[in-house]
Amino acid sequence: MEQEKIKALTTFLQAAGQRERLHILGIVAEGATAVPELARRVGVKETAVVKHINRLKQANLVTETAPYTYQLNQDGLEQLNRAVFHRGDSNSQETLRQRVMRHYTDGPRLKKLPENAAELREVAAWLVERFDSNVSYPEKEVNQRLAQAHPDFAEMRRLLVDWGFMARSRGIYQKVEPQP
Amino acid sequence: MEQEKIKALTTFLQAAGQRERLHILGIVAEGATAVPELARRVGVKETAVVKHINRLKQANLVTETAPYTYQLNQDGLEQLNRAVFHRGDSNSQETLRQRVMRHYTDGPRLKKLPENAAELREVAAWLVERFDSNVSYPEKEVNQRLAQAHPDFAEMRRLLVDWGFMARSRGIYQKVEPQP
DNA sequence: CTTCTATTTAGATTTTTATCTAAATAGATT
DNA sequence: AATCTATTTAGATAAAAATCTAAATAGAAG
Repeated sequence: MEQEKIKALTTFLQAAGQRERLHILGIVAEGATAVPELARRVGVKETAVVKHINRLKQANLVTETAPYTYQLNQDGLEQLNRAVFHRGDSNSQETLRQRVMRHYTDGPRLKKLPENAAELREVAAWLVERFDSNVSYPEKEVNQRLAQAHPDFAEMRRLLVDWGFMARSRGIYQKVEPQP
Repeated sequence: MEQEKIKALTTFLQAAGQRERLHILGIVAEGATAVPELARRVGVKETAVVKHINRLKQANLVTETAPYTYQLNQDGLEQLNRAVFHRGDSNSQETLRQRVMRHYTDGPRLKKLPENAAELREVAAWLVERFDSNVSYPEKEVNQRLAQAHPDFAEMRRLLVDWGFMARSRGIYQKVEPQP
């Protein structure tokens, strides 16, 4: 068990411990980004970016949110943090979010939809991370992005609208900013 | 400036990002440890330990507190933390300890003694880290360990006793446990 | 269905890293 | 001073990783 934590930690450290990858992390932390843009901003060939991304994925640091575009995996980071810094058994104060992530998701994929309302809301909050603010998405693109998580994109799309995470107007969708 | 932070971060991540070095860090975090013991507990040759230690030193993760023995460099860790996570200029709440470290020390070396009492006390608190609890040190060994920091070991030894960090009894010194 | 473009995979080359053996250095002991 | 022991440095070898070129794959557009 302890061995697993150490492995997770070294994988993380090695993945993050390089100028280019750190740069990539910095960029994807600000929002989902595609490979060519990463290559341009970091200043390396696209093939190199792909290799870096793969390592970062292995380390649970990024996920593919839309086709060919990657984003910082905050849930994975959260998991790592818990695994490494908090004792595994006692005083583990798991949040609803964390429990839902653990039960219903597998990296970027949604294993199945929960039934309970509070849990559905968490899933919706998680799904909406695949979209940027102040961008208009045609329904087709919304479907596409959601399909990355689960085949039943229509159900997930409805979920996002029902819980107020996205707004639809004349077939165009926009992310609704959460109230702070 | 930003570049420096990135370099410090990658150096740190790479240094920590390996099973053996992580193991070494875990051991020296519990107390000063010599090379042969590290080699034994980690299960590699001593020469390999030396190389690992050198990388850890470069990354400011360990310091040589007594001859041939190493310890986790908590001040360096603190510095790294500040450099990476806190904005360099504004809202930087530097503690007395941090300021004294920055002014009067250079890694494991003491550049010169402060004049002010509060600062002297911090230096003494820093020096006493080179000693373990419940161990009796003859004066000669105390001098030896302190000489790693500065040639004037007698002055530093007096400082430790004056400020109640070490107790002397018949030429034998012992670390005094700080009151929590 | 075919072409076009974007992205990923494979293979080869160069660089970096880890580990070993053997030699050098530094302190302690006699 | 000379030897003895503990530790570090050098040099060599092997393993891992980074980056490139070129080929393969997948989706979109015509």
